[in-house]
Amino acid sequence: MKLSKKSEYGLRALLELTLVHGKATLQRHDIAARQRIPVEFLEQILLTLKRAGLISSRRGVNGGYILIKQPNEITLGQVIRILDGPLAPIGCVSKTAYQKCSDCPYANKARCPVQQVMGTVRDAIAGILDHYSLADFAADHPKS
Amino acid sequence: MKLSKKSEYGLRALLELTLVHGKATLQRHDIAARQRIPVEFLEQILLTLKRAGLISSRRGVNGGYILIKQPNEITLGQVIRILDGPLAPIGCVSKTAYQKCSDCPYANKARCPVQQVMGTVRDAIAGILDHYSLADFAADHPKS
DNA sequence: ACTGTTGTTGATAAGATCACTTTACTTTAT
DNA sequence: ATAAAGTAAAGTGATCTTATCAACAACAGT
Repeated sequence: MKLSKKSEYGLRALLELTLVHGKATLQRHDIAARQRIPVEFLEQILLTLKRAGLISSRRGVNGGYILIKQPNEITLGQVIRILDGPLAPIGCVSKTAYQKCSDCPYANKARCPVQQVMGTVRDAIAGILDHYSLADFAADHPKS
Repeated sequence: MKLSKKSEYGLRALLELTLVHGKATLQRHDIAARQRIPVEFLEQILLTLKRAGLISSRRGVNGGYILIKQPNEITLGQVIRILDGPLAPIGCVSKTAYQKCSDCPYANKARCPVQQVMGTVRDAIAGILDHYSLADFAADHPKS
């Protein structure tokens, strides 16, 4: 039930971008320094987030990264799904990326006890992470 | 946020043992066949559960495995912690196996926004899995 | 005591994932 | 033109997952 470093770093990076949203751009090494993330790994993460349409970048002198959505439009759930895949503990209870468990001895979905519990766990996790936006996230942040 | 196969198989195996609890013992190949688990992997899992004191085994002809606790005394949370480690998404919010994040830029725990959200996620997951016992689990099972 | 069944242990290994690192290329402002 | 900055792909070592295999130990029933 672990969150990967990738997602954690991604969330921290987006937090920094949210804090300067509308005011400035941030370069990768700024983000890396403020959140103590290895720069090269961060690059990979930012690239993924860019492909997903959450941020955009500008090259050259005075370049950097910016959010291209409003902070209250991006939920932590979305970010984690982009970086880590589905929130569900097992594939057969994922709503965004369902896949049936080939080896499950219960032909009918409703009959599998594991699936039932994990379904409620999924709903609990998604209920929190899909209703928590970057804006909420930044609001929890101590003022520098 | 994934549950490992190990935990999933472990839960399925314990489910079978719960279904025959007080009535019979089950041999490893019985459990493996009923839940379609590779026998050798299952053995490893059963051994871990045995060391943790949830089950015991008997050798020789007519041997097998049995639960040595009452099904309502074993929660799914306990089982997953034994097989997969802490339920918390990140180490710094685990209550059973806390470890501080060395690289976190926020010296004070209360100030880290990631930690705050993940703390609520942990509580939600634990709230479900620590209040759901093998007995509840078996009650959801379709009668053969 | 023997025999067959079962449990225990340890070694091994393919494959995936994680957390980066390296290298090379492209774009932009001046 | 050039230096600063971002883009992109490939590679790497460590660890984890998911097993598989073989050898050995223990036990029950005859």
